[in-house]
Amino acid sequence: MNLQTILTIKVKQAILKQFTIELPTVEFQPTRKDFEGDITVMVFPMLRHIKGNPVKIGEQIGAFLEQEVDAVSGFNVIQGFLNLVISDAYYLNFFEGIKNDSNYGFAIEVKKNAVMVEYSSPNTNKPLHLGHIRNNLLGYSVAEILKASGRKVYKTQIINDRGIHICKSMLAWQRFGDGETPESTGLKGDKLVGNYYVAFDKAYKKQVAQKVKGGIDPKVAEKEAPILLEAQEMLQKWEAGDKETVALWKTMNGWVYKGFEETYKNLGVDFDTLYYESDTYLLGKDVVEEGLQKDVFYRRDDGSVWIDLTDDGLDEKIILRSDGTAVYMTQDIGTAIQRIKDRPDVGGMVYTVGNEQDYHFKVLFLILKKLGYEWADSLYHLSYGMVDLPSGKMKSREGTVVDADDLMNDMTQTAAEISEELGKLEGYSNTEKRDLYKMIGLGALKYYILKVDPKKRILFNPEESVDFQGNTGPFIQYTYARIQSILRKAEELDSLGFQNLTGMNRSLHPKEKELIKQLQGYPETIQLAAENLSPALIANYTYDLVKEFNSFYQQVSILGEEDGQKKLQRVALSRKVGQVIKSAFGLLGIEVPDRM
RNA sequence: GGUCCUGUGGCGCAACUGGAUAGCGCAUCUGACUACGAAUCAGAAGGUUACAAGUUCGAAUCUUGUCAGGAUCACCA
Repeated sequence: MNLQTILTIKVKQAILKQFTIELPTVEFQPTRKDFEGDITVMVFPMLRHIKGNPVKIGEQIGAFLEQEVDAVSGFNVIQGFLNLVISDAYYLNFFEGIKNDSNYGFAIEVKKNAVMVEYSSPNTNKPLHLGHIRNNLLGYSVAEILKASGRKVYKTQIINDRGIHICKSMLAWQRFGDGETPESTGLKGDKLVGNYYVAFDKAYKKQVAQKVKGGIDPKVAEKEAPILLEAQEMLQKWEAGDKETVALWKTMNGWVYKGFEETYKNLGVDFDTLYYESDTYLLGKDVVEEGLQKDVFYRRDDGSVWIDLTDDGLDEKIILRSDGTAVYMTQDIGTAIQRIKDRPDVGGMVYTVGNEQDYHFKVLFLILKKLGYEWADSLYHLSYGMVDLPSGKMKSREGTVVDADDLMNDMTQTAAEISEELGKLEGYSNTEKRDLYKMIGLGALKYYILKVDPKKRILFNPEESVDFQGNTGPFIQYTYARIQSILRKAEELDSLGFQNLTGMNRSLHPKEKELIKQLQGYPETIQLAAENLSPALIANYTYDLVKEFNSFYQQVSILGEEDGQKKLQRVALSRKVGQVIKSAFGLLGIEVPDRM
């Protein structure tokens, strides 16, 4: 039983005994640094149930706790705050308990329902960019956090491999490609295909401009540009299964997949199951019938099918076009149901999709609920803000994007420059160095993105490189490396036999106590991060821990400590902090180095 | 126009979900490498939490209104 649970029981007892009143809840918070104590009991909320002076009540509770709970070694009351001093022995004992727990912080019990986390889900007509990076990092991290919190997780993505967008690239390649392949050009497949997407847009704009010049209304011109009509024709041919079209489609998608694979590998993300839109785009049509029967949907005179959500504060939404073809919503309904069929243990889903689709998901979830699927209550839209550039939105067609591969390379390059300058890597081979630079560069990038609340939009300025100092990934990696350095030295000492010391009846340095308190918060931070689908909470926690450790490191001698017992415990504490850093960063998808 | 999200020192972010004197990093200024790694640490300066009312013992957090930025409201995806 953890301390807070014990204290809750005891506080309730105290109140029951002294006021014969049953308190429903007791609120705690860590004692602020400016006051003496470790844990604070909030007295104010109790005043709703007990009449009296908060200071007096606090003192009565405090006295009772000091008497009854071993861990409480003192208290003071300031206004409505009862600050409890917790004994060093308690913290030492707590630390002994977690010291050798290599899985510390992770939930032991696995919860019943698995959860499917969808992220990435790119279109296959262009390379991944910074926006996808945010999506990927968030999705991957949330999946890892959910696992740590005790959920079974399936990572998935739906690859948008069909549609007008890929046809545009295909057409442009046919037209201007001259038989180019990734092999012949040395270009990454996704880049090559992306170039033709841009080429299409250029040709298209030219045609539109010409038409407008010839006196045609711009809106009409946009719809009637020959090249666009051809692309639409191509899409129809694809849907009809035209051999040649499908073959080209397969080839070009194949190039893209190979390119994506490389990017994902570099980024360090992975998936358990893949869905392809070309397999799922027809799903959901049969559900329309079901919805009509249940009177959730209705049919209009022209044959189109709708749902009326005005009673829920939304509007009317189309489910099926009058020509009987599906819209995006139809697919999403069908795909969601399909996923549950494929994985019956799944009880919920997380969709990592930008906030521009907030409304779409609101509607989707509501529809599934109205259709009567009980898992509809466990669907979450992990909505995140756009990554914008100082110049505005990123647009692939206009080439104003920060390319994912380029960015990762730049980050690695910057890390290399800084490392070379500091020159601490004697004895490292070139490959070791390269791996390390990548680890640090990506650490900086990932932390930079993940430490921000997902909801907020990010303004990314490529001119100002991501920091490597202060509240950054490399700062935390550095601390980890430093700890490893201590441990290497401690090992040498181990051989002298000092590890046989035992006993823990000693006082803690205030910095040690703070560190243990910080460590204590890891499991609940994981749970909180899982509930809120927020890697930012893990990032912030890790930063606080590391800051605390660096302060400890500065003020307290570890290997220089003469008392063998203390030295041993400080080494153990450092090791534990290192483990938690590694574990927490693992949840963010960031690696940590032994040296840097 | 309707709906949703965001607004915290110059800049970038926190604040344990309603608690104490709003924390941290960059940038600026001051100190600390013959100390376990200075990608570090210690300190200074910098705030009417966009604005205004309200709710209560207590508001950055909840309510309402205003302002600013963003998103969204297609038989597009």
